[in-house]
Amino acid sequence: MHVRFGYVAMSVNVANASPSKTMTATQFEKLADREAALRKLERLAMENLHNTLRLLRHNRAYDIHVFRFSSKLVPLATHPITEGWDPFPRLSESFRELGEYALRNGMRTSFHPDHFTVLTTPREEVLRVSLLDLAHQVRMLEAMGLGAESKCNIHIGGTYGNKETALERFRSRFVELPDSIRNRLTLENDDKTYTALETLRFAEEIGVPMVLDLHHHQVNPGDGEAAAELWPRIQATWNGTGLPPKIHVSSPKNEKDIRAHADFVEPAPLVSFLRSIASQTPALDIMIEAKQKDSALFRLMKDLEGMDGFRTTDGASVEVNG
DNA sequence: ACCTGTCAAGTCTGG
DNA sequence: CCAGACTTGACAGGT
Repeated sequence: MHVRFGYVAMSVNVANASPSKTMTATQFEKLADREAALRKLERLAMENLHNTLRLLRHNRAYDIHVFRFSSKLVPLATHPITEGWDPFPRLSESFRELGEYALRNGMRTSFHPDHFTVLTTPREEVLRVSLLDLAHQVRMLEAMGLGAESKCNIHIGGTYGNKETALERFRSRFVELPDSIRNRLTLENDDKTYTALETLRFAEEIGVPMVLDLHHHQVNPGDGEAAAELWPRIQATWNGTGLPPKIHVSSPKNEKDIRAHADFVEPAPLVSFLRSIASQTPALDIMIEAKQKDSALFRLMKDLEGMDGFRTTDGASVEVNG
């Protein structure tokens, strides 16, 4: 099994390379000249895109082929305060350059809209802005020239006292989505509400790939099905996408705060999971969600080096014996 | 240079 | 019906 590792949005090793620089709505409002304020937002966005390109160059240098873009590349993009603003014309060259670099170097990229994006919500206004946000993220991927292999990964959402009616709302909204958005979605089990099994069943039903988060499964295991038991079905949700399945990996911050992410990744649980699925899984991509970002990735690679059945193939991937 | 409170956004719980 | 917790990087405004 060939396993590639990646990390989320920003590096702790590349200095001054934030991809999420922003301006508060209050500051935006204070500027008397709205056009000048919008130009300032565009300059911030351009910096974010430039810094993201620097991160991709860093990734290439360290053989990292899996990466999640910051969801805040364009500040205040869908905020009501910027209503009527279209940032894309002035950013098209920066977006294009970024996507071209990712494509040329065989990088798997994605977005993960924040937890404000909820398709189960009973509130019309929340749904409206959720769809707006999804559309914005898809438009960024399109501006980068990236195809449907670049996904937008979301959680199912809340329950509002009744999981079945919540899922019903998700279903009816899902089928109404434009193809351009629907084809990009993946579903991830969360740490409180929808377990891995529930997410899997729903992903199978509506026909989207599922991203398994091992840490979420650990803190929200449902009836305790082992991740490895669910794996064949989870893997099957990726059939026909042309992509290896993807999982998220992180470790609890401490015993008291088990949901929060630790600085680094504890290798043991991951190693045992990988060993148990290696024989049935040709390829896998792993997103590391740790506070120390790419440093956590580098440390994990060191930890895996020389482990029984593991062979490091480059700076950010390993071969695991089945 | 460094510190602290605040920030667009949702949901859930408890009062 | 409302306040607070959850969570997070970065701003804003202060020393």
